[in-house]
Amino acid sequence: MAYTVGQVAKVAGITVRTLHHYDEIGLLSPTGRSPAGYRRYDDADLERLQHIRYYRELGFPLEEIAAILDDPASDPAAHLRRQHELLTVRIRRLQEMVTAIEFAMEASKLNIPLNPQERFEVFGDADPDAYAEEAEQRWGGIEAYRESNRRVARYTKEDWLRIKAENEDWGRRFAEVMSSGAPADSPQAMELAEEHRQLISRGFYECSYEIHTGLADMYVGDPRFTEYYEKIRPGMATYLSEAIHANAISRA
Amino acid sequence: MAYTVGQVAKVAGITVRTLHHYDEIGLLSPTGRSPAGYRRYDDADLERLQHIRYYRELGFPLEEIAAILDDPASDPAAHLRRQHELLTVRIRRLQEMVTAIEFAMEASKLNIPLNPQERFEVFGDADPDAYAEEAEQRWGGIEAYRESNRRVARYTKEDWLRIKAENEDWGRRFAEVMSSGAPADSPQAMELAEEHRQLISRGFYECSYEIHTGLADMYVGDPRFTEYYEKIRPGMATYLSEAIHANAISRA
DNA sequence: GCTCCCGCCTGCCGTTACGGGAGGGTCAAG
DNA sequence: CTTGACCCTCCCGTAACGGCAGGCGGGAGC
Repeated sequence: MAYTVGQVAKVAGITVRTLHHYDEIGLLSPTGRSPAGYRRYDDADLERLQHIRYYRELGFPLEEIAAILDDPASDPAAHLRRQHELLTVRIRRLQEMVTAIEFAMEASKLNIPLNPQERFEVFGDADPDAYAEEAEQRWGGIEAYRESNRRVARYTKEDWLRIKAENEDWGRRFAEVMSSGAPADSPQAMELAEEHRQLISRGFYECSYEIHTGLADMYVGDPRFTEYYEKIRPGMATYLSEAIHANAISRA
Repeated sequence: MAYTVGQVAKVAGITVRTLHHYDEIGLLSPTGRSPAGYRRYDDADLERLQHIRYYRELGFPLEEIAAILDDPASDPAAHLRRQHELLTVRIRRLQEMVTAIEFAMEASKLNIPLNPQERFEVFGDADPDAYAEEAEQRWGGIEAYRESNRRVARYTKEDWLRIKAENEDWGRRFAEVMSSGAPADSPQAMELAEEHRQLISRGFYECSYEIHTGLADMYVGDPRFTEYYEKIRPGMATYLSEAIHANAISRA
């Protein structure tokens, strides 16, 4: 039940230097020392470190973490509750950022300019003065970037042109279906709605039916997107939106 | 189409000082200057700043962001794709942390000790050497903490004892239902399963049916949780698990 | 008992990404 | 023509470690 700095560092995924630092500032001082002066951490220290790690991940400065953890009014269970709450809030926020990216991606694909608010609303609006954020450097910085690079791969100019061409080809065929007089929930329209979804999935990101219907709503809700489709063929924005919804329902 | 530092800072949710800093290190130099030397940002600068903000949120160091953005091989759309990918990875990770917290909470509630790996597996295992993380300080640090405090509220010792008492009372009544011979998918058992879920929701965190069935699986899968329920009454872990699943299905 | 090598110790200086002034010009409104 | 809000350029400070130097400790093998 007693651990050395190295063991603790390894299991907790931090460096020995960090543990030294926490000891220096009194955030986490090991319960005991060996005769030779070696730090000895016990299970209670580990539990404290666990809370420290979670609060750190949530962006709390060390000083504040010390204050929170040393507050006699809140027990370990209270910290877990709070961490749970803060994590879910944070997940919601990241999901909003994902939606914002999807929005920006659609705009970029259709050459629709964004105004400043739209570029940053996900950052600024949450709080009157929400500032920058930092994150871990190994994992978030290099590794995940490489990983992302492997999977997203490099798009050459030709790839990009090909995507645009596919998109235009799809537009022509969709316009044809409209002209044929088939309703938006006809098999032909739904088939092309599905193809639209798969074009996004192959070219950009995994586009679930939920995301897809979100885009559909955007096409009728945002005049700039509406205009893009209306230019291809009048009535297309609404028609496409209905086809996407019909397709999503039929596949569920 | 031209903006001053102050306007950019406001809309992007950062400080003027930060923009000065980005200019100093050459990460984001405004396209032009006014006769008096005032920085003038245009829409292209804003787009670059948008990417900077997302990459920062994802934890990239500024130097690396500069390298990524100045890489001629990747266009704006490529950045959006990468950001989308990285964000979803990150959300998945946070969701794993949420699950880990729920696990720790159950363990804490039932007085089950955790071993070191369980305390930190969510941190260490993702990458051979994943290190610490920082986040924004206003939003994540003080404000959100206050917010969390308002909602989660303070639990006194009495609250804590009351929760334990309610939990034990529930255990007794659940054991009675078992003794009555009613099957696990009987209305009585399901009713108490629902009550179990609501106890968690009131006492700890919003416990969805999905989370609840996750806990149910844990009760039969993890011997320590199994033992806890088996001690109340033999067969209770399995019986409870089935009741929870039955209840979740019937409410869906 | 001696030797290695690995792990631990305590300084101490370096770095990143800004925060926060000081001291001084600028610009539009009244 | 002043006044308040904004802008400029230094410049020093800070948080949370990274990383190394220089030096002990300890147990595994000879």
